[in-house]
Amino acid sequence: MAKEKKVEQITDMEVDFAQWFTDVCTKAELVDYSGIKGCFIMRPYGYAIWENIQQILDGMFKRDGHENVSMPMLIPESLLQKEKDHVEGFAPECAWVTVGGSEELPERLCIRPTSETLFCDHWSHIVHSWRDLPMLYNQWCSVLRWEKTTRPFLRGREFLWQEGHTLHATEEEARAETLHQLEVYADVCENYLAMPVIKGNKTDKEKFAGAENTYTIECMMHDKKALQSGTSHFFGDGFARQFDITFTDKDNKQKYPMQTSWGMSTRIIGGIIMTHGDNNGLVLPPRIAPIQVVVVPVAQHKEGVTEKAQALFETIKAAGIRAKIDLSDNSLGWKCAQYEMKGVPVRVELGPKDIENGVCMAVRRDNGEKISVKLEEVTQRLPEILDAVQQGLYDKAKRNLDEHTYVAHSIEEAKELQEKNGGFIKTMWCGDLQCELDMKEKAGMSSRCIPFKQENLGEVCACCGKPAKTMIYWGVAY
RNA sequence: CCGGGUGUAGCGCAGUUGGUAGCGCGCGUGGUUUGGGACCACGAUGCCGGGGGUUCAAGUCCCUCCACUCGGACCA
Repeated sequence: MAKEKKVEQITDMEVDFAQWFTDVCTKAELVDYSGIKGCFIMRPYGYAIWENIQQILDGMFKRDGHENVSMPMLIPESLLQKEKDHVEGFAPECAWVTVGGSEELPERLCIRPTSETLFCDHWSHIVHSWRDLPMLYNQWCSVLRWEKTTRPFLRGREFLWQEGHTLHATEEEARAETLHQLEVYADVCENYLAMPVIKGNKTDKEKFAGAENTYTIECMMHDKKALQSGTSHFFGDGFARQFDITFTDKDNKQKYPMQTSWGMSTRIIGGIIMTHGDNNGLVLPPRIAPIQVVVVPVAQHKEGVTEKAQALFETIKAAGIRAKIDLSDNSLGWKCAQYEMKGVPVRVELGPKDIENGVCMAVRRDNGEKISVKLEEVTQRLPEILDAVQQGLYDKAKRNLDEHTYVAHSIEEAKELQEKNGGFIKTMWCGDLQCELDMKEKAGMSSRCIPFKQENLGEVCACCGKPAKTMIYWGVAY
């Protein structure tokens, strides 16, 4: 039967990827627009995804000894200006509060675009001794950056995130923390969000404002563009010096502590959508899906169907699976389409024939496979099927990443590969800013990262021909 | 910020040389249905994005904001 889609139609991703993305965001009821540009409403279904990610990350942070705190939303201008590189990086996108009630403020207040300066100011008051270190803080909050172009999840003016901020007695410890948090992000991406990552260093050009080193995990989206999915920064003692944070070390000497910060935002939800989604809508990895299994009764008006479906739902729920049952009087077809749109990993159908045979039908969202499951085995089989979906999504994304990563030995070759295939281009690089600018200018790509996992692709820089220092990934970024 | 497109009912849209608002879907009620986006009947729904102007008269023409969207540039 020809599937005539009448309602909630979404644009095919091959036709217009950007429009497909926007359609999925709104039709799957993840977000709605507010009246303010770049300020999005996260609807319950979208927010539930964030809550699941939040819970996973928060557990890991706490496991590793971090504590949650809450900083003010407003930053006095004088505080923001203490670190030169930092203020230069963020000034263009700051929003300011200048009036309180009817009074003009003596000093304008920045609505936080990030909170390094607030943490530093606080620490300068409370850190005195090596015994006070390390400070392992994190906060869950929203920040504001006055972006020019905005899109749901990918680029909002206000967005939710977590920002971890830590202070250490030694550089070694701070560097270890920075790298460890990057591993935490990679772990969450790969093992919970089914998104394979490339871990590495940002170049000086792409570094966070005020950082000595910035580490990143880069993911590849369905359209072969790159999404920076989490970052971790090592600051050295730069901020500490500007904010006069000192401690007396074991050797009775005054020292500046070493600092890190790291963040992951709701942008990652955009990444999930663009990594796993298809032309029927959202596809969610089971581990973060608000609804893992939806039970839809078939011919529910028939004697006993609703009761049996309800009992099945209770059984599934009792097994610890996030489940939902749809007893509305919408048609079966409508329900199927609806939960596919919303990316529910597994749909369980139960109709009169199934009841007769003592089975139900489990349908995988990722590949459409229909699996007949004996009713007495659902609590054992459904978790297996959910795991299979999780793995299937990861494998598919990994294949996309691997199959669209290329090697080039010149800018021309890199440009050709990018134009023809998209994706990541690996080259050797001399480390000069000018070569980075040339690649951007001539091939339209920015450096994504200098991967930890290095390969020797040759002896010379693909851009200038001078001796190469490292292998680097290039790509078109979100 | 620059360039293109758009804004009329919850959603998708029509609305002629200016003449006072329409269609489909959805929504509500009742009924018939149900193994992939069902059907019948009745019903409700409009600051025509905001403000200003031209005109006897503006959804329609002009100015100006705002928002959405697609490209650039910039940034997570």
